[in-house]
Amino acid sequence: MKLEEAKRNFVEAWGTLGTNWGINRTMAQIHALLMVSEQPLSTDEIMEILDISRGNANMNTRALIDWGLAERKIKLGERMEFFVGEKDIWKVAVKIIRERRKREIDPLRATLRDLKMIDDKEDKKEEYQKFMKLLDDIDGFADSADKITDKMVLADKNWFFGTMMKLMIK
Amino acid sequence: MKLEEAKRNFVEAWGTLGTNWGINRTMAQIHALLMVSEQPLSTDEIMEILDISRGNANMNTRALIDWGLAERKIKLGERMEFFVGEKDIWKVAVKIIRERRKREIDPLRATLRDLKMIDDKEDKKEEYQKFMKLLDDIDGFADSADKITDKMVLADKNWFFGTMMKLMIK
DNA sequence: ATTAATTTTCAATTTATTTTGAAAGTTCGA
DNA sequence: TCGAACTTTCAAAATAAATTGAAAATTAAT
Repeated sequence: MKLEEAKRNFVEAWGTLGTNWGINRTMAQIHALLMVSEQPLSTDEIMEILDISRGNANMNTRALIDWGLAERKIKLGERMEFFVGEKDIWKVAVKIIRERRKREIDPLRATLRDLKMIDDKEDKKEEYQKFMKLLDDIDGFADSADKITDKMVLADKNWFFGTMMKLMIK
Repeated sequence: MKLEEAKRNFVEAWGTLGTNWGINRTMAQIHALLMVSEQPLSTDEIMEILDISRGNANMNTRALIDWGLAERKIKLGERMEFFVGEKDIWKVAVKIIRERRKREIDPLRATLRDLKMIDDKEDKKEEYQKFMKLLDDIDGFADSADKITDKMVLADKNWFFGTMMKLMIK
């Protein structure tokens, strides 16, 4: 396999993975493309390489910027914008975790809190308590997950996968 | 809010969360419904409560069974099948992790391994090395994630969120 | 063996998501 | 200030995913 071919396959594979993680295929592919590019790429280059429309390219580069997975790079003397991808896979993971938490876990926990406002405690005592326990368990689990990911978001990669992993895995 | 209302809201919220995690809405809703049910439920009851078709109910109860998130329960003297949901949120998390790993992470890692079979090492030496490093980084990250989730899959809930969390969070 | 009860399948439909592309908007140099 | 270069928007079209429902298959009682 040649390098260029391998890169193409990588872009495809990353796109497929993205789909499974709530990131649309194009967004993941652009990100992969930016990860394997030596140079910043323009919208036109992205359109050309991935064979997608301008609208699509524009929407998804902006989504990547929102997520912190890419940034704009202005080249002196060039009018056009160029894009650079975050290449540190640790940072990529941290940004995805942060974004998903904001969009999914936080709202879930808010919902759980609302659900605890049940006012027929006296009726169906046992059933009520079981449901309450389920809500508490879920919230407790989410809380632990939050704490782990907090650590990850704040920690340095080497600390996390060095020191901490040793504690865990040993 | 009344208990029944809270349960309905919970089923909805769980359904929404599911969508974000690659589990379709109905599957997540059935699972939520089984979690909050005191009794095993029949396909007809699930259809009735969630207002879905028989085909849909059947497909998704079976999917839940495949994932290990529900099981069939035969009632003596009853012809119909009933379903019981896994209610231990720790076990639920472990089963989802295991299933997603099987379907997504394992294939990705296999792809990464294939991509390493590049035969133009000599050309474009530096570019080749950078790409190789990216693949290694991703694989290393996936490996660490695997190890953490292995621990989770094997560990006891209390150990994991007791002992281990203390080590991590402190 | 018959048939009534129940489960499974799957083509057709519905719903949700993504993509296109052209028009509108913006920016900047001359 | 004009206009070319470039970016953004968004309604319509295309694609993908979930759902229906009725027919086929299976199961179990008589």
